[in-house]
Amino acid sequence: MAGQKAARPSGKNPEDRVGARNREKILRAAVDVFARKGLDGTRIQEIADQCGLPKANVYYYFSTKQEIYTHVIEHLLTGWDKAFEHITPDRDPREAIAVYVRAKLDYSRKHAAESRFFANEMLRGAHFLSKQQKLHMQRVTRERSAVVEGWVRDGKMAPVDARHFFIMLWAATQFYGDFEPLAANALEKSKLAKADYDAAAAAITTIVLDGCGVSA
Amino acid sequence: MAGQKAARPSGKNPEDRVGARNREKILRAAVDVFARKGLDGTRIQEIADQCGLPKANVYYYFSTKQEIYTHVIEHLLTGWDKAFEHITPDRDPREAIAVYVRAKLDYSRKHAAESRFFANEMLRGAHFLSKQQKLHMQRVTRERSAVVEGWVRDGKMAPVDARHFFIMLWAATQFYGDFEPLAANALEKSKLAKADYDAAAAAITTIVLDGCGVSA
DNA sequence: TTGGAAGTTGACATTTTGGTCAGGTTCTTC
DNA sequence: GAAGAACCTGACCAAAATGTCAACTTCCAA
Repeated sequence: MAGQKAARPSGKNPEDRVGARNREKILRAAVDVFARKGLDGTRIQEIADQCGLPKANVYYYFSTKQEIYTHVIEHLLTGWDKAFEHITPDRDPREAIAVYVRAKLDYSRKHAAESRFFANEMLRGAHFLSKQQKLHMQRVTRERSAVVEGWVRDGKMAPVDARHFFIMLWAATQFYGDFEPLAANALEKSKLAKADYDAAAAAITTIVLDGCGVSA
Repeated sequence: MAGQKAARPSGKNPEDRVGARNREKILRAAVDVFARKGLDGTRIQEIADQCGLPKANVYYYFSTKQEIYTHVIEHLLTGWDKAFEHITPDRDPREAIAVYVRAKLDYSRKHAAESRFFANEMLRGAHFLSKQQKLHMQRVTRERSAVVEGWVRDGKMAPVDARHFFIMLWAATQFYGDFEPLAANALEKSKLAKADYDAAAAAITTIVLDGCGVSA
C-alpha cells in the first residue's frame, strides 16, 4: 500500500514528476505554517500534516528545516516586485499611484500568508536573504524611484523623496494584511472585510495625493 | 558562595528588594531576545545569559516562558499611547501631526527592540493581548480620532478618515524601526542612521500634510 | 521484463529545551 | 541571635522535536 496516491499524469517531462509536485506541495504548506509560526515556531511535522505527507517524506525532499525556509523565500521573492509594474514613466502619476496602492492592498489581502512571512523575515533582520536577492530589490527600487523622480522633474509632482515615498506606500499597504489584528482593533471590528481594504485604499490614495489639506 | 552579588541598598521598601530588581533585569533582557527571536525562538537560557542569571533563577521569578512574555506585553503597553499625547484639540493640526510623526519615529529608533516585539506579536495574531488591553487601545484610538474629526469639522483639515489616517501614520513610522533591513536596503545603505530617520520624518510629514502635489 | 532510479515510510537515535527540585545562602524581623 | 522568609543554583527529568535509516514500493527506460 505504500506509495499510494491520486492519479497523475505519467511523468514524461521533469515538471510532471511526482517529486516536482511534492516539492510544490511542501513549499505551499510551508509558507502558510512559517507565516503563522515563524521559523522556530514551525514543526516539520506540522508542515507534513498540512500537505498530507509523512514527515520522513518531507525530509526526502529537503534535508533541513532551514532549507525549506530558504526555498520559500526564493519562491516568494519572484512576486515581490509585481505591483511595481504599474509605475511607468508614460503613465499619469495620479492614476499610476492609485492603481499601485490598490494592487498592493489587494496582494496584502489575498496573499496574507506570503506577506506575513516576508514581514516576519524582515523583522528578524533578513538573515536569510542572499546578497543577490537584496541587490535585486535595490535595483527594482532604484528603477521605480527614477520614474517618480522623472515625474518630479517634469513638474507632474511636488519634489518628494522618491525612496521615502515608496517606503511610505509599502508600509501603509502592508500594514492592513500583516498587522490585521491591530488595524481591525483600531477600526473596532473583529476582523477586516474587503470593504475595509477599499476604504483603506481610498484613504491612502487621497492622503498621499492631496495631503490632508491642513491650512498652512 | 551561592547568592553572591553586588552591593545593594538593603531592602527597606519593597521596590528595593533584590527580587524587584531581578524581575526588571529579566524583563529587560526578555524584551530584547523576544524581539529578535519571537516567542518560540527564544530560549530561557538565552534570557538568563543576557541578564547574567542562572536559568533556574529565572524560573524562581517566572514559572513559565509565557508568563515572562505576558509580563513583557503588559510592561510595553504602558508606553504605547505616549506619542498620542501630542494630538490635542487646542493644537494646530499641522504642528501637532509633525510633532507626532517625529515622536513616533524617535521611539522606533530608540526603542527598536520594544517596537519589534510589538510588531511580532501583532504579526502572530495578537493572541496574548488581553481583551482589556485591546479595549484600552481602542479607547485611545477613538479619543484621538475624535480630535482629528474635530479639526475636520472646524475646517482646519480636509475630510480624511481619521482611523485610516492614524493607521497610515503608525505604519509609516513603525516601518523604519521594525523593518530596518528593508528600509535600509531601499535606501541602499547597510543600516539606518539618525539622518535617515530625519529624512523620513520630513518626507512623511510633507506627504501627509501637503500630498505629493500631483497635478489633478 | 528487468534493473536501477525515484519515491515512501515506520521506527529509531539524538539533541534540545522547558521546567523541577532539594539543598544551600542571605536577608529581615523580632 | 534565632527563626523564618526570600533568594540562589547545579543537577536532573520528561517531553518534544530534528534528523536518520533500512526496508519497501513504484516508476521508467532500454
